[in-house]
Amino acid sequence: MSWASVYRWVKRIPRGHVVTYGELARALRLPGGARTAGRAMAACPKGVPWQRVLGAGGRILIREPYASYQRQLLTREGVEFIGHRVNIARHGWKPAPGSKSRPHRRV
DNA sequence: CATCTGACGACCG
DNA sequence: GCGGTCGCCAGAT
Repeated sequence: MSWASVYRWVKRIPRGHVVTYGELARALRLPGGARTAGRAMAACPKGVPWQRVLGAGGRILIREPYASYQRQLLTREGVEFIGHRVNIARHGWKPAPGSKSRPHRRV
């Protein structure tokens, strides 16, 4: 599995918006689901807005001290935190229709 | 080659 | 809200 497509996808996330590992995995149909997305992000190269990828429910999953850093980055981008979570309803991003992600065939 | 270990998430008590 | 289980898969030891 090449993570290149994952990073390209993450790069499309606009400033001030976020997505979850689960959504990322579903959007790209990653085998293994969200965990695979997590592994991809763990090897995230520079230039990828990794901070915009959060755990389900808008939770930050990585540990301190990175968690604080991620939160700071997001806050500076204008992402609103409510307690330890991001308001997904408000900042959640859905990939623009008509982009690279090919719709899989009907059932 | 056998095991352990995660930047996961849904579910349950 | 918190902690445990399970499915899942690639790397590291």
